[in-house]
Amino acid sequence: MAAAALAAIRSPTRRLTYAPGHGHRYTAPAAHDAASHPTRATVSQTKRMTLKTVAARLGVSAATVSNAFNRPDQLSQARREEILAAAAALGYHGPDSRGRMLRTGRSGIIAMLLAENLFYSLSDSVASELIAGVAAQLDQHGHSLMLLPGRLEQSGGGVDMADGVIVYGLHGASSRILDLIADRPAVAIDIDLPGIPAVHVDNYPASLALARHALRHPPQRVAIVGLRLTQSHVGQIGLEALLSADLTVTRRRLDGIFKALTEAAIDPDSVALWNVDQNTYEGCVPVVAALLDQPAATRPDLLICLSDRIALTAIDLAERRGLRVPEDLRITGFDGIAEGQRRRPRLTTVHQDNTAKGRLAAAMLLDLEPRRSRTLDTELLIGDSAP
Amino acid sequence: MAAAALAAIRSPTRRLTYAPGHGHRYTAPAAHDAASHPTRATVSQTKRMTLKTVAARLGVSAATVSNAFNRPDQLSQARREEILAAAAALGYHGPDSRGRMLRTGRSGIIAMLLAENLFYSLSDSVASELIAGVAAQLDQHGHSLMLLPGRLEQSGGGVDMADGVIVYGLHGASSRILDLIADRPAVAIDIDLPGIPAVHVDNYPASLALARHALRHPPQRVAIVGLRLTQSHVGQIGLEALLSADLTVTRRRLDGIFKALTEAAIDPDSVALWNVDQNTYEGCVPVVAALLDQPAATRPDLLICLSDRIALTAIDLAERRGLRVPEDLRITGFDGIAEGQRRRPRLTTVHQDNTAKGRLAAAMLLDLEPRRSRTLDTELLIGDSAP
DNA sequence: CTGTTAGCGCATTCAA
DNA sequence: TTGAATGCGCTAACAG
Repeated sequence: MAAAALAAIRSPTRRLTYAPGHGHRYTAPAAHDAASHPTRATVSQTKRMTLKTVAARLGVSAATVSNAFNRPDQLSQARREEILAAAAALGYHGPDSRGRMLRTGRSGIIAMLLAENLFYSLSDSVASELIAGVAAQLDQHGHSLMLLPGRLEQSGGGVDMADGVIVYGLHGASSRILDLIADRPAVAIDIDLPGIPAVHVDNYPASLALARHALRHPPQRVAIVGLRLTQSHVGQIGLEALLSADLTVTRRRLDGIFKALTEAAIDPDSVALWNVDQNTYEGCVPVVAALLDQPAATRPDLLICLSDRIALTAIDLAERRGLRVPEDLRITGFDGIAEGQRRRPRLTTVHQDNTAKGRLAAAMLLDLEPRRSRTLDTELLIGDSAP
Repeated sequence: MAAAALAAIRSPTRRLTYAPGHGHRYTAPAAHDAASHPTRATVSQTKRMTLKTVAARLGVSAATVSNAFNRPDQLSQARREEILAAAAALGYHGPDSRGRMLRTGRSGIIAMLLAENLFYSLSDSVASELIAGVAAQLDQHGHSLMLLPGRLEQSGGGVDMADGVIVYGLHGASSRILDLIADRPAVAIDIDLPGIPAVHVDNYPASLALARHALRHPPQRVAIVGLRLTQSHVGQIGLEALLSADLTVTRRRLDGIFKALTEAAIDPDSVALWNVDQNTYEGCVPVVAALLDQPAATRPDLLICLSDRIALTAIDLAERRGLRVPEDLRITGFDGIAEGQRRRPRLTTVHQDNTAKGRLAAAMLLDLEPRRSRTLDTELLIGDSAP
């Protein structure tokens, strides 16, 4: 098995492009061209249908049509059905959200203000699970979800349409954030904002427990790979470069690990500290590769990664190099993302229930939970990567 | 290595909950309680700040304030700065989107109408990559993304606020969808809607090429695991249960496989056909487990999965059972999701660039691309799971 | 360069 | 039970 596996591991992926090599291919325009289809409305729509035009056509007042849609009790059953039927026939499908929103002040939208741009946030497993958690709660209550990137331009991107805002993670200009969400219900996740209730996880004790477990099997050489422990430098770093603990969650994880190291009589100064600035496979590869490509004499035999993505990248690259996990290299992660638990070797990590975090934050905004700060529990998952 | 690996594989995950066992823990309310903080506005906000109130306070007209924010050229530089400064001091942070939207008719929002509920869509790798692709395009153009679940209630969830709509995948009530997106730019993905341009992938030739590759190494017994090939039945199914090809994309993939089987002189009737109804790890486990737990004499040695998620689940469960991939069991997927290419054994699959699909659809709505139907290329990825 | 006017589409008074 | 009037916050057209 070992030989075959190694051979397979080393073979590069062959890529065979199917079909036309010349970029994207157009289908015959006629097949799907919008212009080639007749209008779908029953009546030809010369003018945009509105509550008022419908009312005019029916010879009733706008208020009555509005009531037909929103307040059945203000109207005779017969009249209501008559109006609804006529409206449908005219191609009017209900009051426009824009006008309704301006009038009522509510939109049914919950906005999520993400730390990064949307693409990164949706690609990152942790942020993604968090968003899914928020979505799960909104699903149940008929609310819509608006996603906003951290760097929003002057206009604010429409935060002010939202009935409530969830702020996730570290933001550059937090005073600007505060302005945007002023006088609007808000809940923060993984970040403290003055006057805003927050959903947190206790990173310090969780990583302390994890590191204690990892160190029960005494390592020869320890290396730590952190995420955004320092400003913009990628690769090996020194202790002096660390950002302060209130700026990044992984910094608090690091403190727990240092504590465990000290307990185990290992000088934190002696462990190699590496930094990654993007929690993506592509972002982790160069750092992890540099780390693993050291001569065996200096290469670590315990790799403490401050996120699961880093740890999973490490497992992949280690396997590619014929290093056995955990025999040659023990690896731990942090986050407990699903991907790490669905593959062999299963990741040893701390699970923080991101879906629950998102769900709770959304529940607070929907007034299903008291709007108070909370700290959720974590769970130590002992997998195969560091048994 | 083999023995140790197997031992590790079979050991269940141990779970140690860190800290308080009794559910969620509250932090001291004082620390984050909104009420305990003073208002942030410089001036006490008795009334909600609006363009008009700002104008009144400054003794200018509302239009001038509006121009200060939106049309710098309509105003002296000095006046503009004076107004902007005063507005900021008053705690007014720019025109409200709701009023602006009603007035201008544009919102800067692109809505994505998803086939499933939001939680499922965000958890599914394929949908997730698609959403990320849309987001990537919107990121670059300062638009916001609104996510809407397939089953939206009467109100429409706010589609009518969007400047454009992307419809993804099969929807239950497509006539309702058409009503919702009437007289509003729309692009469909993986589905044909009358009068709406669509972004597609050619599933048939792609799966044909994939199956041809898989069959070059003659199998003893083939099994196919499909996704939603039939209505609501999970497990082994017969050919007669198949839905028609225009209802589900995996059905077209199946046709390509049947073609390849026929070419290889294998009777499609003789291959076992299994069905999964949720493209999630949890959804795939029972079906794949049942399939793998057959006696060795009937267990397949080639497993053609109609999605990567199914294939990845199969790899995981096979490894847990000590089956070697690809020696004992060759496995192919479909989709080419990132997770399948970042682990050993790398998945043999067809890559469809979901991010590009999403990006293209969004580009069409933003008028960066002609709004015409297109079919994107696919790429055969030959990994280690079926070399 | 600045102010005035007039709605955008709707829901909510209040009167009939 | 229905209708007329009002304004939510804003911007485009025009007048000054």
